[in-house]
Amino acid sequence: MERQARRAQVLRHAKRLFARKGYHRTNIADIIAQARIARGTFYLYFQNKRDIFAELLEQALGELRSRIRRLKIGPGEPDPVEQLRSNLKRVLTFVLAERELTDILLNHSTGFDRDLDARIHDFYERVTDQIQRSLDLGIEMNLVRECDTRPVAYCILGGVKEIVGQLSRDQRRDVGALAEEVLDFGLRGVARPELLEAAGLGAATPAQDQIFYGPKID
Amino acid sequence: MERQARRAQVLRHAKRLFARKGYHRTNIADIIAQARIARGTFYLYFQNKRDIFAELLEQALGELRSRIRRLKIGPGEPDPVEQLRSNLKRVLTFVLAERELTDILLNHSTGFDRDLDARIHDFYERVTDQIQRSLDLGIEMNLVRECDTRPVAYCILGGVKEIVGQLSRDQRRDVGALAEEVLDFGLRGVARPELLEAAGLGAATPAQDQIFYGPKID
Amino acid sequence: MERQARRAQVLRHAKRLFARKGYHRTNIADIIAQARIARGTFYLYFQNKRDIFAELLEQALGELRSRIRRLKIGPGEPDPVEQLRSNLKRVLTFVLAERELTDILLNHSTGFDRDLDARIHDFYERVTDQIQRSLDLGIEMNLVRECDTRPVAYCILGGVKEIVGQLSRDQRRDVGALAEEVLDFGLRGVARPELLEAAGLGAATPAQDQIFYGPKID
Amino acid sequence: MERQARRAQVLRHAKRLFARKGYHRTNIADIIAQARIARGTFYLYFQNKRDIFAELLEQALGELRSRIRRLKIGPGEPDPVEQLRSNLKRVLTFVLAERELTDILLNHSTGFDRDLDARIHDFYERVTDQIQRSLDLGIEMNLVRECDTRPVAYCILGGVKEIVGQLSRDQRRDVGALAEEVLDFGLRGVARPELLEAAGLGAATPAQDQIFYGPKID
DNA sequence: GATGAATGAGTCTTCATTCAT
DNA sequence: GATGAATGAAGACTCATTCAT
Repeated sequence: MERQARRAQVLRHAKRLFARKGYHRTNIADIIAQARIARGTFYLYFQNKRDIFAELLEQALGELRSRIRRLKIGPGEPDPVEQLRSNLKRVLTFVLAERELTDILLNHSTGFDRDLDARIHDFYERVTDQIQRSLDLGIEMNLVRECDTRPVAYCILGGVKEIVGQLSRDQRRDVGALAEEVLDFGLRGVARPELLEAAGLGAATPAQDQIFYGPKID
Repeated sequence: MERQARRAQVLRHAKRLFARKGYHRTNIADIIAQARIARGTFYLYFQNKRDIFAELLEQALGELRSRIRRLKIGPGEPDPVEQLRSNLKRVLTFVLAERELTDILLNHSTGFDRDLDARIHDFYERVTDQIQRSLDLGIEMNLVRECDTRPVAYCILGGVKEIVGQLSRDQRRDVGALAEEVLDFGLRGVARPELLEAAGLGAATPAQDQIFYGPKID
Repeated sequence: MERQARRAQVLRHAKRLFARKGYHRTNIADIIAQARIARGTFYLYFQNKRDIFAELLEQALGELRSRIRRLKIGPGEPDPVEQLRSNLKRVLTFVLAERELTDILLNHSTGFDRDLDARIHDFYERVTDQIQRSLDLGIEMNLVRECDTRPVAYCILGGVKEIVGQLSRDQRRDVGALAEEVLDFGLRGVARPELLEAAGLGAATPAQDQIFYGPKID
Repeated sequence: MERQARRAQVLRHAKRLFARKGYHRTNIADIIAQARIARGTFYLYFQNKRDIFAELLEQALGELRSRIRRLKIGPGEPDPVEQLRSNLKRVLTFVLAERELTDILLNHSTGFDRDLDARIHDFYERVTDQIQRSLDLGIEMNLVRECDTRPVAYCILGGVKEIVGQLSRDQRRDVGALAEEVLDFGLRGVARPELLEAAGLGAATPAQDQIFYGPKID
């Protein structure tokens, strides 16, 4: 078999196993049994167990990076919200196409080793940076309300991550509808706008009587 | 009570180690060295390594459960938003008080084994259920805009989780301010309300020309 | 069993196996089978296979070092040749007492790794230095004939090493007689002195007609 | 002849690697990488790894055998000491020409397997036999002093081996001078002859007052 | 002849758990 | 209750050798 094909074959099986059982409960023995290759063959294509895992993780991160495009503002560029929608859809579509990579990234890549932890952390920091910069620009352009953009960026990131996790568990969800819901939430929040308005729009503290809604975390 | 003190001592050291290095990179040897007990002594207090980890995890979940209170609506009850704020603050205060438990729950409890995974999944599902029920009620009471409440609930959950993770990394953040920012975001989103209004409030698809900001996830 | 006793037990068996089969053909499995201990027990006492080997080697070197004493010249000190004889006898006695350590040092410690090679090389260099210094002093005191003392020191070292190797193979040899023979050879060479004398004592090149014996290396 | 050239090429590279790193740390992978041949090709020319090593060892032994010539005594034959000198010089010249083979024989051929060990042991036994027979003859002819010729033969062998090892490490030494020094040492020992004489030539135990010199092995 | 992908036996090492004292 | 020596299953990785192309 050609080198690349064999490599891909092993990666495919390893991906499934890592997604299903995580790193530590997946043995080389498991992988080579699934891939129907000999023990030594594995080490012909990958330095060690960590390596193949890191490669899968990098696949996930790389694919996500390519699907999250920087917003472009200018004449001839699509509506920014449309661009957001496209980013979201591309990410959610990835989840459907690569559920296993998503699982690996979301559920099995944590507290692993310095290097891998840093890679993932960096990825998320970068995404957060992009979100924050967008918010800052939006504020400058009078489109986004004044706020502390860093924590808000984290909220947005977290929301998308959670949605991604859910979609990965229940793949029957409609990507378009999900994206719309997330966008709406991010833009408008959950409160009925007329209530907020009634309560005074500029209020930094919207804790007025009629507005008692929001996350009922109990 | 001597027994309980000894147990607590071991738990304390195990907590620190698990938080720092995760489950797999923490050895029984590490724990007993830190706790200055003999190997056999460890097994007098805990069935096995998984058990002590599960106990710490349960500590985290239990503490969080107790800090997330069901919203109460009625005369004499505090403002619901105030209740949300309190919930959030209690959770964030827990992160400051028990950074290590937070780390264990957030970064080291994933893809572990069927049972533990289920326990964590259940916890989050329950929290999500509470959020969703609150949203549903809010819609009923005309306080929350119409939306698909399940994904929105996940967004809210995710946002809080991410904020919790960040706070655990950078503990100098002010809990009150953070809570406020999260509340605001959840209630109002990021868009300047007058723009949304101008764009037509009822529009399910707010992708009008003027509204082009939002999370610039690129 | 007490720590030291158990350690000694493992060392004893490992010593026998290393001496018999060398490092590479000796497995941990062999050692623990001989010592009748579990696999893990081995690693309770030794870091790894190399370690236990290094320790045995160090035992050999240390023992030899302590048996090779610096010559002391002065009133009240024993005759220097007697001191030489004692050194030799102590070394040869060590070979009889610790045939296995001798085998390890002589036959199985070569080309191992940087560190171990260096340790052995250093040992021999130090011994050579001692021999050479003695020769230099002897020349100064008009007791040793003029010669290039470095190569001569190597010849002496090599001779002793070879004798040691032989004694280790055939332990029935009498240590006293062997020591005497080696001493005689080192002091007088093999030529009959009157022939050398006849041939001219000072001749640096003793290649005269009558002197045609010596190492018949063919 | 193409075949022979290829074989020689592989042998050359293997020789360098074995000399540098020894048998066990040299992989087939190393050899074929150096020789720029495929893995399978190696096994077209050599049965296995041990074989190529054995062949190199045999090269060394064979070359040495041919360079160590039996002393010939008789009219028309060169001075026996001259013959010894020639033998020595041929051996030392071999060390310079084939440092790597020398290293393999001296440092990496020990404790290998039954067969190879035996081959090397036989070689040295034969050399020792030759030396011993020469000594015996010398005694018969009243040229060599009475002694136990076996251990003396070993001393001589050992001395030469050590010199060979040193020359292999430091190749700048002058072969002629080295040979002379070794010859002198073997013939005359280190003691000043007049002291030995004064002490009584025939004394088996030369440990008299004035003769207190010799190898100061401390 | 040449190639190099594939093989799998062999080895070291780790570490949670047990149990006699 | 406390100890810590002993256990052995489990798992990662290496590397000489084979064989289909």
